[in-house]
Formats: sequence, structure tokens, C-alpha cells
Amino acid sequence: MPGWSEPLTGAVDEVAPRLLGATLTPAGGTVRLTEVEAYDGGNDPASHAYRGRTPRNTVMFGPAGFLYVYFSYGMHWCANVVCGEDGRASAVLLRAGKVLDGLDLARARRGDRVSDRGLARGPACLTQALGIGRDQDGLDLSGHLALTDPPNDVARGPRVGVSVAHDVPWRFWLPGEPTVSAYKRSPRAPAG
DNA sequence: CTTTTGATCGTCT
DNA sequence: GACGATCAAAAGC
Repeated sequence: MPGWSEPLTGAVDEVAPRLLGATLTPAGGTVRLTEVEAYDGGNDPASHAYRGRTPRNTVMFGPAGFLYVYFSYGMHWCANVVCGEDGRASAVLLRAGKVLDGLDLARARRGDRVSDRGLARGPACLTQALGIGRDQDGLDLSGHLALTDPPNDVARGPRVGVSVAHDVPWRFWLPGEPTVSAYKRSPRAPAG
């Protein structure tokens, strides 16, 4: 029995756009993914797996179809779908989505001042809206992630926030979606 | 809309 | 000890 996650086992830059349009329901509340970023395991200097396996990134080295969650900037959680072959440690960062279900739940977790389109706009906003945290690191996504038909229109460009590998256009999003986060280069990126 | 800046701490060197 | 795969508020257009 090939796992449900078989479509996640190709090259990560081909897998990432397949996640656009998918629905995710990890801990109450559902989001439709509108923006993702690919990280190519040990080959990618921007990847958390670039310098090998550590306690934090262990989940990345496991099979596809699991959630890799990490703590960022001392206050945020960010979530990835582990992709690629077992041991390759590729992953796709979930950058933004549109809340389809559990609007009240998402608003309660994010705060009343946030607009509907802003609820899951940005990787840390998305995890907060969905209730993703430490407990979801290593979560088996079967039953939580539903892939859809490939979107017919996908935009791509440089990744947000990374200070290396700017030439790699591995951010993918659904054009025209108001839930897609604004592009910001890393403050530490080389001037240009 | 844009730019700037402070918050805050786990992780790895 | 330095550095983030970030965010929100504040201030200027």
C-alpha cells in the first residue's frame, strides 16, 4: 500500500506547488494553503537540515507526510510538511492560508483586531490560527492534510526571510490571493 | 501603502 | 555568545 503521501515524495520544488490549495486541519480549524516555500534538505544552505541532523530537525529526516514544527525568534512557531525521500530531509514551509472553517476559533487564537484575510497570513500567523505548537511537531498528517487537484495557476519567486540562496525561486503562491503574505527580504541579506 | 524598530529565547558554534 | 525560514506597532507617504 503506497502511503497517502506518495505525491509528496518527488523533488521538493515540484512537490511544494502541489500543496497549494490543499486543506489542513491539524488541531481544530481548517485552512486552504495559499503560499508555501521549499527547502531541499542537506543540499540547501537555507534549510535547517543543511548542517545535518540535530535534536530540533529530527522529524525532517523521517518519512514524508509528517509535520516539522520549530520555535522561531523566541516567540513564534512555524510549520513544515516533510517531503521527499526518507532521509533526504526536505520540507515545505507553510507560509499562508485562507481560513475555511473554525473562523471563531482562529479569531479567538489570533485576536479580535485581526482581519479575516490576516488570520493565517504569514507562517507564524498560520500556526497560531490553527493552534499548532510544540505538541504538533512530528504529527502524522494523514487525516489532517487533504491534497487537491493541482492548481492551474501558480506564481513563484525568491523565498522570504532567508539570508542565503537568494537566486533560488522556491516560494510558491496562488496569484491574486489576498491571504498571501507580503514579500520581505531578510534584514541580513546582502545589500543589492 | 512603505520603512523602521523592539520583542524574546532556543539552537548551534 | 550570536543569530535567526517573524510579527506588530509606529510613523511617514
